[in-house]
Amino acid sequence: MTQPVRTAPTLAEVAAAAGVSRSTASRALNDSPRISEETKKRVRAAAKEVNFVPNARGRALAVGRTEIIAVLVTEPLSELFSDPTYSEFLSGITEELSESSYLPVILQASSTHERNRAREHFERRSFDAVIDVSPYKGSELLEVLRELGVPTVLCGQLEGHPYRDVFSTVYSDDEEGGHFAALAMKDRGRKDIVAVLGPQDNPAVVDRLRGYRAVLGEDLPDANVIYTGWNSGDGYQAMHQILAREIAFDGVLCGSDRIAAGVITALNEAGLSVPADVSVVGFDDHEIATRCVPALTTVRQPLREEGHMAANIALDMIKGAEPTTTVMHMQLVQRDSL
Amino acid sequence: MTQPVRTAPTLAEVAAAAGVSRSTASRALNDSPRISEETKKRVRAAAKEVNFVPNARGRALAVGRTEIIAVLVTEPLSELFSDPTYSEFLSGITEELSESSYLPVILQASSTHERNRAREHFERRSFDAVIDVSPYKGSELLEVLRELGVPTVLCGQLEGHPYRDVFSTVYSDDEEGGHFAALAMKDRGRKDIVAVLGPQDNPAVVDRLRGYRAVLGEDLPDANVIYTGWNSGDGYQAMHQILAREIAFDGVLCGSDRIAAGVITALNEAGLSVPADVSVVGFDDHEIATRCVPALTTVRQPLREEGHMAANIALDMIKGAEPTTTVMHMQLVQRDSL
DNA sequence: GTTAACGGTGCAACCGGTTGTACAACCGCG
DNA sequence: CGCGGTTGTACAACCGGTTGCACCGTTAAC
Repeated sequence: MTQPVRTAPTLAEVAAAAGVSRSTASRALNDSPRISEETKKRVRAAAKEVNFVPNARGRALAVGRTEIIAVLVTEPLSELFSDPTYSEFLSGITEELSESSYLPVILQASSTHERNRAREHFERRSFDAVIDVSPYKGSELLEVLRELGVPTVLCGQLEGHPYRDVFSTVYSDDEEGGHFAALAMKDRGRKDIVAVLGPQDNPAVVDRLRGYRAVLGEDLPDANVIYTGWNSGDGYQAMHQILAREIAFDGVLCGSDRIAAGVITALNEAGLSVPADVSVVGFDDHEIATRCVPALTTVRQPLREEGHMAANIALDMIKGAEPTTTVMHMQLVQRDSL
Repeated sequence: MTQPVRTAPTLAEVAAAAGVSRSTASRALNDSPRISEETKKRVRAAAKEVNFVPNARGRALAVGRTEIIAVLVTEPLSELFSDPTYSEFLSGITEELSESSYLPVILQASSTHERNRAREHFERRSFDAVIDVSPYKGSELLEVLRELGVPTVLCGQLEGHPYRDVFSTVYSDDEEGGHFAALAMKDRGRKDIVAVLGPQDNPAVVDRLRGYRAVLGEDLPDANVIYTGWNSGDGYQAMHQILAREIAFDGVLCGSDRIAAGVITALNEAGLSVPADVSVVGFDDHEIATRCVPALTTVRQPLREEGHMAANIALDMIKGAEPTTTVMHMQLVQRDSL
C-alpha cells in the first residue's frame, strides 16, 4: 500500500533510451563540443523522457567535489541568530551561493565536541571550501584546514595574519568607518566629542577608535571614551554617566546603532535636543537606525556584500585561485541626527 | 612556496601498508566479524600511521547515503533568526544529529528560485532525509518529496493529514497547552477571563483557544477573545482596548510570553496588580517570561525535545522505519503571575 | 584418509557518474 | 588510390569506498 519507491533513473538508462553509450550521454548532457548537435538533442530528449537528474553522489566522486561549502561559526546557534550582524552576513553568503550549484552548511564550533565533529568532516573532505565567519588566532581548526589544504576564507582581520599566504581574508575597514563618522562630526563643526563604544577588547572597536582619533585629535579626549556593551541599555547608562559629569560636549560617536538609540533617549530625558544641541552618529546601519527619532546618521558596514564576496572568493579558490585579501569599504548614511 | 597539497591517503594505501587487500582493510576498519582480531589491529595501526580518514564522497557512493539531512524552512533567514521558537527547535535538531555522523543543512524555500534549487537538490538525492520545519498544505515541494520517496518529517500538524501514510509528523499538542493554562486559571478561582491571542488564522492559535474553551466554557465569552500579533506591543495595545471597555475580568490568557509582557505593563499602568487583581498566563516559556515582574506563569512547548524527536525519526526513516505521528506534550511552568 | 565445516582473506563487481584515448567514418586533396 | 585531417562515438579506466562470493588452509569428524 506504500508508494512504490521508484529508483532514480541512471545515466545508463538515458543512454540506452537514446541509443548511445554512457560516455556520449554524459558529454551530451554536459554540452561537450565533441558531440554533434543532433545527438545532443536526442540525448536531452531521452533524459527528459525518463526524468533523469544526475545523482549527486556519483557526480561528487567523479569530479572530486561535493559542491558543499561549510560556514564555520564559533558562536552558539542562539547567539548567532539573535545577532542581526550575522544574520545579514549569512544571508549574503547564502544568496550568492544560490546562484551556483553550491550548498552552504552552517557548522557550529563552540563546544569541543562540535569542533571535533567539524574536524572529522574536514578530514573526510565533506566540503570543497570553508568560510570562517569569526576566525580567531590560534584556532586549532584553522591549523587542520591549513594542513589539509582546504580552500578557506576568513571573515575578519587576524592580527599578524598568520595564514595570509594560505587563506583568503575579507573584512570591513573599521578604521575607515571611524574616519567617516568623525569627519561628519567635524564637517558639522562639532568640537567636543564623546565616544560610547563596544567592549574594549573587540578589535573592531579598537580600529574604529583609531579612525575617530585620526580625524578629531584633541577634540576627542581620552576621558571622553567609554567602553560598554552593544545594546541600547548600555548606551542609555553610559550617557547618564557622561551627563552626570557635567562636561561640555556637542557630539556623540556610538559603537552601534543600538547604543545610539539608548544615548538619544538619555539625551532627550535630560532635555537636550538631537541634533540641535548634540549630534549623534551610530554604527552598523541596523534596522533600528531608521526608527530612531530623529532618524540616525550612521556608518554602514556592507555585511551582505561581504557575504557575497566571501562566497565568491571561496568559489574561486575551489577553482584554484590564489588566496587574496579583500577590504570592504564603509559608507556614511546621512540621516537626521547630525 | 605554497604548502604542498598532500593528497589524502586512500584505503588502498592503508591496505598496502598493512599488507592486506583493500576489502580486508575496509572490513577491518568497519569492525566486521569476519576479520581476525590480529588483522584488525594491524590495519588500524596502518590507518593511524598514514592518517587515514575515509573519504566522504567515495563512501557516500558506495553506501548509497550522503549522511546529510536537509532542514527545510519556508521563512526567510532574517525572520527565522529573529524568532526564538525556530532557534531553539533548530538547536534541538542540530544537537541530536551531532550525536550521529549526519550533518544538517538549512534549506530555505521562501522564494520561487529557492524552491527550485531545493527541488533540484532533492532530485539529485543530495539528502538522505528532509525535516520540514513549517510544512503547509499544498506545498509543491512536499509533492516532489513524496514522488521521490525521500524520508520526510513534518514539524507541525497538517489539517487533513494528506500525507499521513508517507511522511512522519511531530507536533506539540496546542489544545492540551490551552487546557493547562485554562485549568490553572480555574484552580486559582478566576471566573472572568480575557484571551489575547496571536493571529486568527494561525492553527496553533485555533487549537489553544479550543483548549481554553473546553475548560472555561462561559467564563471565557466570545467577546473577550482578541486576536493580534505576537509581540509585546500587540499585547500592550490589546490590553488597553480591553481596559477601555470597562468590563470586569480577573484573568488574562496570552498567546505568547511577549504578548503577556505587554499585557502586564498595560495592567500596571492602569493601577492593577498582577497577580493580586488579575492573573496572567503566557505561552512558550520564552526567555522574557523570567524577566517579567512578576515572573510569568506560562506554558512550555518542548521545542528542543521536538527537534530531538524530529531528528531521530528522520534517522529511523533512513534506516527504513515506517512513518509515524508523534505528539509532544505541553507543560505548565508555575511562576508568580497567577 | 577423505570430507565437511569453518574462519579468514582476496578477487572482482558495484555504486553513478566523468574523461583519456582509440577507432571508425567521412572529407578533400594530391 | 592513399594520405592526413576532422568529426563523432564507444571502450575502458577512474574517482574511493563497500560487499557477494570464491577460495584457501586448518581442524574435527567419520
